[in-house]
Amino acid sequence: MIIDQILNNIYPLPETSKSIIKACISEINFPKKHVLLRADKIESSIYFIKKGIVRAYTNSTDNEITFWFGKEGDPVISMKSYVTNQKGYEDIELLEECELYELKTEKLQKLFEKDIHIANWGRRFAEQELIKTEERLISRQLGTARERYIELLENNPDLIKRVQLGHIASYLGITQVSLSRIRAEI
Amino acid sequence: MIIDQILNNIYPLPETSKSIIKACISEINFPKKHVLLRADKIESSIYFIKKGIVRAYTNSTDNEITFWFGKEGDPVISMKSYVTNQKGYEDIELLEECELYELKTEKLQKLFEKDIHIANWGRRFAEQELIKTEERLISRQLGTARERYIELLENNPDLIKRVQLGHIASYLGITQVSLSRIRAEI
DNA sequence: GAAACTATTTAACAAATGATAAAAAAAGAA
DNA sequence: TTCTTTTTTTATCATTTGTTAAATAGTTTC
Repeated sequence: MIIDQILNNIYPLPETSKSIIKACISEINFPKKHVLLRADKIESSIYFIKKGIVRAYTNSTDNEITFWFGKEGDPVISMKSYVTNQKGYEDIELLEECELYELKTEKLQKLFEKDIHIANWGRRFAEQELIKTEERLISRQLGTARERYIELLENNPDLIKRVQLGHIASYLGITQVSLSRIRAEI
Repeated sequence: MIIDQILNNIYPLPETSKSIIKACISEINFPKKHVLLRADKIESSIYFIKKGIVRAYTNSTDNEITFWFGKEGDPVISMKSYVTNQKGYEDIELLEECELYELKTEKLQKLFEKDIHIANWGRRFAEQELIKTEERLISRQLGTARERYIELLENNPDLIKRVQLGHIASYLGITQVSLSRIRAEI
């Protein structure tokens, strides 16, 4: 997905403001298995996915747990790091070779103070991520792993094709063995 | 918690901008058990809790599930409704007699377009709620119900004193019987 | 304070999920 | 291709959690 569309989907900006943001963005590619963000680092960039798929996971406990997938059009960002300037929770690993747009957060923060349209773009960006996070939380709190898997099959069939099932099981909050059982029953 | 402190904790505003927001805020009280927000309604107000405690729950399935508690200083808001202007997920019920600050979202939306400080206040508001929601999601994805209960005991002991255990169990994602078992073991 | 109601704990059994191991299938490398 | 490695499925058993029901503790109301 190209950057104009990604920016516009968040909040339509006047041309001048859009040019200002775009001037801060550069393209960068990484191979499969590259670790883009690390939990022990305060991040200085946010990324948007032009092409590819990634996962966020934590290995704070003995076995790592995947808690987010990103694909074309999605932002790759440690929200904790972006918002609070502290270390985040997650490592983010590329599951395919990826084409990314990179934006330095420091530059963006300065634009927020100067340009009301960009400030409102930043507001909408946070609001939309908030809604997505809330949806994930509620789906997790209300439904069973089986229901969430079926939901995923319906809304994100390509995710299941592109990502190995161990990561999906972890994301759903069950073991891979349990996921296999569910798949056998459906 | 008084409104000046609530507004300031989100993002310190210049006096003029703060006066503009405060002019849109009024105080309102409701008794225990009052249902402040309804899932089937598009909300026109957001609230901040001056005094009291509330819970958000859904009864989409047969048995209702509590997925959020709010107390002094917290915003009471259907984020889905606030951000997308669609129906939200939750009913929100007062668990104690509450003193609230009310702010009409329509007025706030207009201020976002006019005042860059208020736009950035709105950005910080969404960002902070995002971090809180993300924390809840991650705690739910990584830890067991027992761990989350202990976490709650440590970080929010008064919540457990002020809220009946059935709601807490539901919030933790277990049955009340299971929570009783955990409490007996600790 | 007694009666009525609500909330919490305890017990017994059933159902679901996890752990471990092994087999089968799929993907990568030589 | 063929061999090796990784991923996925299947099977068995142990553990955890849910369900139901009853007992206890705590609140509210008259």
